[in-house]
Amino acid sequence: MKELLRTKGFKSTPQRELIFDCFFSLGKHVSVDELYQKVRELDPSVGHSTVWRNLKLICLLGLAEEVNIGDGITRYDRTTPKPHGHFFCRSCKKLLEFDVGSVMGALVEAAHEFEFEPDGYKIEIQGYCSDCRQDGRTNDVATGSANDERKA
Amino acid sequence: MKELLRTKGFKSTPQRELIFDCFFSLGKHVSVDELYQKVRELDPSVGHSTVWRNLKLICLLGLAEEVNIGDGITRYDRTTPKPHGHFFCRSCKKLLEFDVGSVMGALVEAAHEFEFEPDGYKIEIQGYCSDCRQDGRTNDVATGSANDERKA
DNA sequence: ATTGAAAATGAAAGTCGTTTTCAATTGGCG
DNA sequence: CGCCAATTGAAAACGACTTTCATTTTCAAT
Repeated sequence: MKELLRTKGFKSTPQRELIFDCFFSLGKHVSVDELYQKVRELDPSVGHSTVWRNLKLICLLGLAEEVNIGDGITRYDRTTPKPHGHFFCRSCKKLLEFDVGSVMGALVEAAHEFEFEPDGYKIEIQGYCSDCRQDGRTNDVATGSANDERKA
Repeated sequence: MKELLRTKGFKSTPQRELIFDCFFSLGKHVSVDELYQKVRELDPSVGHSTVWRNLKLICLLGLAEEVNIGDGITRYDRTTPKPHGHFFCRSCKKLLEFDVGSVMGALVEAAHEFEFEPDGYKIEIQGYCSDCRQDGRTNDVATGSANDERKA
C-alpha cells in the first residue's frame, strides 16, 4: 500500500495506513462514520476529517467508489473487477450485491446510441429483502399525512 | 387533481394546486429550488417549505419519485408508465433518459433469485454526453492533490 | 542524521440542502 | 356558519459533507 501511495505521489502516514487497512478489512459498503468508528477503535486520536479525506483518496486512487442510495448517507464501495448492482432493502437498509453482467451489454449499447461516453454505471433495485418482505408493507397513501413516509 | 387529492384524503389549497401544476408543467427532473423558483414566478408568497412538502406529497401519491445522482441535490422525476434509466453528464450535469426495457427482464430475474421483492429500479450511467466528450478528461490520479476531484 | 518544503493531520467552524417547529391561516365536513 | 384538523410560511434546527488553519509529519535532498 505504501508503494501504491508513493507511486501516485501521496505520502504514507500511520493514520492513512490505518484508515486504508480498516476500509479494506470492513470490505463492505461503509459510510464515513462507520469507518471512523472502526478506525477509532484502533487509534482514538484519528480525526473525522482525516478519515473523510482518506476515503476520498481511496476513491481517487480508483480503489472504491461512492454509492448513493438516497438516504443522505454516502457509502463507499470497493471497486470490483466485475461491475455489480445493488439491492437496497427499504426496511433493514441492507445493501446486497448482484451480478449485472447480463445487462451491461444493453447499457453500453444504449450509451452508444446516445453518443454518450460512459465511465460509471449504477444499477440499484429497491424493495424488500427476503428477511423483510413478510411485513406486507404497501405504499397506500391514504393512511398517512403528507410527511409520514420519512420514517418508513 | 382536486379529485385525486380528495380521494386520498388531502385538502386542496391554492398553493398545492399551483405547485402541482408547476411541477407537471416543468415535467423534467426538477429540484425543490427549481420548482420553488417556478412557483414563485406565479405566486411569490408561497413558501419554500410548502413547495418541499408538496413535492414530497407528489411522491407519496406515486406521481413522482426522487432521483439522487450523488451531487447532493434531490431531483424529482415524474413517474412514467415505462421505467427508464438516466445518463448523467459529469460535465454539464445534464440528465438524459433512455429506455431500459431491454434490461428489465434480467433485473427482475436477479431480484427473484435473491428472493428480493423489488419496488423500484434505478439505472444510471455516468460519463460525458455528446456535447462534452471532446474535453478528453481522464481520471489520472497523479496529477492532483487528494482533494482536487471536487471541482471536476 | 539534519533540514526545509510540501503534504497531512485534527479540531473546529462553515456550508448547504433537507426537515421540523410553531403560530397563524384555511379548507371542508357537519 | 362554525369547528377541527390540515395546511401554510418563516425561521430555526438538523446533519452530512467540506473547508479552514495552525500544527505536525513525511521524505527527498543535503
